[in-house]
Amino acid sequence: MARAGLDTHTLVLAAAELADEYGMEAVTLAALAAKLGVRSPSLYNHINGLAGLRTLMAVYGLEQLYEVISEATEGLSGEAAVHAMSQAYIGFTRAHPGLYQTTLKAPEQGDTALEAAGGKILSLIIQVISAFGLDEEGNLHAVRGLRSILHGFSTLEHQGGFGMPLDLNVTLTRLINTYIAGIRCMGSDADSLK
Amino acid sequence: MARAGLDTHTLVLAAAELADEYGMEAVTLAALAAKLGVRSPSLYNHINGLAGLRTLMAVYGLEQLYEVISEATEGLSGEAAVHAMSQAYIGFTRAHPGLYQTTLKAPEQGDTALEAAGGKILSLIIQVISAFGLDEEGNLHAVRGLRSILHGFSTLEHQGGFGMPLDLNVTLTRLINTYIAGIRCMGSDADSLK
DNA sequence: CTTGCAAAACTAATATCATTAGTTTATATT
DNA sequence: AATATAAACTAATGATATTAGTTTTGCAAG
Repeated sequence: MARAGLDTHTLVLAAAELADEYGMEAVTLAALAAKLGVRSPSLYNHINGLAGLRTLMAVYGLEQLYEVISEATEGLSGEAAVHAMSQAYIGFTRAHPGLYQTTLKAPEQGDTALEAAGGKILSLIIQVISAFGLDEEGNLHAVRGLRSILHGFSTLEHQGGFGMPLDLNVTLTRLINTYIAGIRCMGSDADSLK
Repeated sequence: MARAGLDTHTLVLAAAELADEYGMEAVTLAALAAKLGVRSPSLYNHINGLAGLRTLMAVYGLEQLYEVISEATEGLSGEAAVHAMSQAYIGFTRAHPGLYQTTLKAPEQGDTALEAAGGKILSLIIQVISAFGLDEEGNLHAVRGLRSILHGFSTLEHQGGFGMPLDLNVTLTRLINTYIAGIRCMGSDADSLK
């Protein structure tokens, strides 16, 4: 029984590969153990069961997502930053559909690592959005809007929800353009129901 | 062994209740059988296993969603219709989070019932969006955009992804207003990257 | 009213999971 | 070199879905 030399991070990386290649439903401890050449119970030396693994994957996914979008927006601001961030975000969800899915896990009460990873992304989006000159509350609403757009687009794209034969990149670019134009045109009376 | 008198629709309804009350991960054949007072294998007389049940739930969910949004938009058009549809859509996801989740299942090749149910919703949204005077392709992109917004918002709302203490209904109204304003302001040059 | 049949329920069995308990052994530390 | 810690293991349990085969119900045809 030669030691396999596993550690937590190795497990998370291997699980992320499984998730991206075969989908999250294929991420079982049995499959992960097989991939790593050990027996399932051995994994418990490094992770807190399947639930713990999923949380670690979520944190890892958020960190990776942050890396990608922060690098993409470096040195940019305004519209260019929003577009760059959006492209990077969707690029990530395309490259890592399984890992991205884990990041949507609702954080348990007091899960500081997960909250921190999510918070960094939130701060970055706020910073990008704040270039449009809304008030503080307006910024927060606009950030929620952008996140909704990006998450919604990626989900529908990934599960083939867009049946129509129409270029998806064009849809994304138009969607972001439209949203930015809306922010610009509405100014501060965004609440009014017309 | 008195006959329970089950049928497919009863199973789907009961499964939807489980999904909405306890989440989709709680929808197991074991739990469903217990709720209905039979043994798990008995369910196979009415459904094609768990996978078949999920497909039926997806179709049922899409039909319910269509009912809700088509009723909400009846007699309305333009902005009012978009807002009414959005409110109805989000109202449905709030009232039936579990059932809504099943509707996101990627349709298998040749799953005509699921495709039909999705198609009706798509047609309705296209009809509402077409009031804004875009060309045919523009309409389709705009529909994708609205669906992204609504799905993204509902997902993030449901799993608590909006950490900030800010009224969610305000966010939704502003988001829709912003999107509509964007469509109005951009007109047909939505593709341009600046 | 009886007979028979199809369908709906059942029991029993299998395979796959996750998880826990307890054991062995490799590696690092003293 | 001795020991302790931790990483791997085996064995066992309980939940799940699913299949095969059996019983029985309820209806329908004679």
